[in-house]
Amino acid sequence: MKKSTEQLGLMRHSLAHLLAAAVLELYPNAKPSIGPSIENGFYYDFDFSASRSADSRRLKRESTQISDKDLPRIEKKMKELLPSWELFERIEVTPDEARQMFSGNPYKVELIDELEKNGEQISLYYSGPRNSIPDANEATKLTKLQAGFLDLCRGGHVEHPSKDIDSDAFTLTHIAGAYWRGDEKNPMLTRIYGLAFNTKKELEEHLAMQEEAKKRDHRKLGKELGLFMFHETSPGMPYWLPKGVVLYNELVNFWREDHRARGYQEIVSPLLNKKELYITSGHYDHYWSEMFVAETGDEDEEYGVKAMNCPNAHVVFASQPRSYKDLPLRLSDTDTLHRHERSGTLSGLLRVRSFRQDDAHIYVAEDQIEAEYQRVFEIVERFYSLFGMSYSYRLSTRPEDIMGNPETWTTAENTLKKILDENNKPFTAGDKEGAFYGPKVDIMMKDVLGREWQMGTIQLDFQQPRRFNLEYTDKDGTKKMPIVIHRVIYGSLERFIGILIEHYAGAFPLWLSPIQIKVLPIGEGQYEYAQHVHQTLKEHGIRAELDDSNETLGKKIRNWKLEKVPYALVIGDKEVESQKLKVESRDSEKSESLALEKLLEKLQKEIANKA
RNA sequence: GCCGGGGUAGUUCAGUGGCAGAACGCCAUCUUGGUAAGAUGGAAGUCGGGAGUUCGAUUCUCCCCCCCGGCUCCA
Repeated sequence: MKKSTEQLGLMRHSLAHLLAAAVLELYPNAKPSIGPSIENGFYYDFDFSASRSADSRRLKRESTQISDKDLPRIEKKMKELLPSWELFERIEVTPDEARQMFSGNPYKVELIDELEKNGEQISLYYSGPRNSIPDANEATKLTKLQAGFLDLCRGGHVEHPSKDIDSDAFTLTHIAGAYWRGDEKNPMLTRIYGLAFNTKKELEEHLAMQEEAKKRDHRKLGKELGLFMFHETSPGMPYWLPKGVVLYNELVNFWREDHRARGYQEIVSPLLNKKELYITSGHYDHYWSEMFVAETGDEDEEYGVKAMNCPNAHVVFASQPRSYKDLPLRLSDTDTLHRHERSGTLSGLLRVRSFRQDDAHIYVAEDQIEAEYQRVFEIVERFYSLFGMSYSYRLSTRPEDIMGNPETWTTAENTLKKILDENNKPFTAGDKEGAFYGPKVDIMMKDVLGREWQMGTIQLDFQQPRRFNLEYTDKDGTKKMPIVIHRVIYGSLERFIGILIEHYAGAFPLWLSPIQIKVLPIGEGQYEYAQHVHQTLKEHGIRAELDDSNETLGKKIRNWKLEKVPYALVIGDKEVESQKLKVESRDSEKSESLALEKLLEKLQKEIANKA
C-alpha cells in the first residue's frame, strides 16, 4: 500500500519527537524547542548550552559540544526507543500546567505563552508504551516519566510509531546552528537534521540520487571543465577562465542581440560613484553597510563601488529632456557589480560578491506598466524555454524596511498581482521579500541540491523616480513622473551560469560549448590533414581543438567525452584518402561521414538554431 | 556574521609527534594506433597562514584566512 505524502509528514514529525526523546536520554540537560517535518525528513532544534551548569569543566565540555560524530549514537538510541513507542496519545492541559511542566525550558514557555495569548488549546503528546500513558495531572508533575516521552505539540503523528515507522528508513544526516525562531538576535540552537522515508529502499534511493546530484554540482564541474575558479585573495569573486568566458560571452551576446531587436538601448556607466548618488537613490540609508567603499586622498570624498545599476540609469534618464514619445525608454546595462555579502552566505557561483546582471531599467508612463510587463514576460519565456529550464514566479511584497508610503506600495502590489492574474501566471507569495523601493515578480529556480534561488526579477518602482525628480513632457505639455521597471532576465550571469552548468551537467548545447568539436588524428600520418581540417573549422568560426597528443585513439576519445565536447572528428588513413570526415556526437552512438563543407554547414546551422 | 565540519602535489584523496604518500594529470622516452585509460622513467609539496608547547610539529594548543553544510541576510 502506498502511503500518502500526508502520512509521510506525520511519520517525519513523529521521528522528530523520537529524536528529541533520544537526545534527552543521552543529554538530559538539553532543552528541546521545536521539531517539524520537512521535505524528505525532519529536524529538531535543541539548546545544549543548558548543561553548562554542570560543575566540572570536563563535563561542561562534553555536554555542550555536539558534532556530527555524535549523530550515530543518537540515531542508535532512536532505534532502541522506537519499538517501545506503541502509540501517540494527546493530553490536553491548561497553560499553567504546561508552564509548570516546562519551567526549565524558556523556549517551550515562550510557545505556551503565545498559544495562551492566541486562545489555543494547549496539548501534549505522549509517545511510548501503551501501559504507561500518564493523565494530565501526572504529566505535569516534574518527575520523569517511567517510560515514553512527552512533548508540547499541536499534533500530527502516526498512530502506532513502532509499527508505522521502518527503523531502517530514517537516518540522521547533519547538524547545523539555527537561531531560535529564525531571529539573529535570539540564541543559536543546535539543529539536528534527519532523512526519513517509508522504506529502506526509498531512503537508499534518495541517498544515491543525492550522490548523483553532487556530480553535477557546478563547483565541481566548473573546476573539471576549466570554466572558473575562486581564490582566497578575493572571496566570493569568481575568476572566469578562458573556457568560461566563451560561455559567458555567448550568453551576453545572445542577450544583446535579442534585446536590441526589442528596442533596448545599452549604456555603460561608472563603477565608482560618490556617496551622494546613493543618498539620492535611497541606497545609502538601506544598503550602504553592504557596499564596498572606495576612499580617495580627500577624506570628504567617499565613493561607493557600484552595487546596483539603477542610480546611474536614472542619471542617464535625467540627463536630457524626455518626451512621452520616448517612452517606454529601455536602458540596459551589464556593468560589474560588487556587494559585500556576508561571508557565510557565499556559495560557488550561486551567491557571489562580484557579478554582472543582464539589467535594464524601463521608464514608462503609468498606463504602460501592464503592456511592458507582458513584453518582459515574453522575454523570460523566450530565454528560459530556450534552455529548457523550469522556473516559477514569486510575487514579493513589501519588506519591513521600505521607502515611500504604504498606499503607493499597496497600489504597486495590486498592480503586479493583477498583471500576473491576467496573464495566467501562477505565482507563489514571497511575503516581505520585495526590494525596499518596490514590490517585484521573481523568477525562481532550484539548484542540483534542491535549494531555491532567485534568478530574474521584474520590479516596479514608484519611489526612485521621485527621488531623482525624473520627468517627461506629456502630450498636453505637462511634466509627468515616469515609473521605473527594473528587470533582469538571467538574473546575475554568474548565478545563471551556475544553474546552467548543473542543468546541462556540463554538456552544453553546441552554441554555448567552449570547445565545439575536437579533431582526433589517429596517428602522425594524419597530422597534416587534421591540421588543415582544424584550421578550416576555426576560420569558419567554429571553436575547434586539435588533439595531436601522443596517445591512443581510445585515450583521445575518453578525453573528448570527459570534456563533454559535443562533436569529435576521427581522422585515420581512410578519412584522409576519402576526404570524408567521421563525425562522432557526444549525444549519440551513431557516427556519420561528411565532407568538410557539409560538416561546416551542419555545425553552423545547429549553432544558429541554438539547438 | 553565527553554529558545525574541513584545508596534505595541478586534481581527487590516504597518512604520521621523528626523511611526505597513492592514483590521475604534467614532462621525457619508447610505442604510430580505429572509438572511454599503451609502456617505462622523471619532475612536482611553505602539509592554508602565523604564534605557542616540544630535543623535534604537517600531526598537539591558540589566533587568523579560505572552503563546505545549515541559520540569518539577500537592493
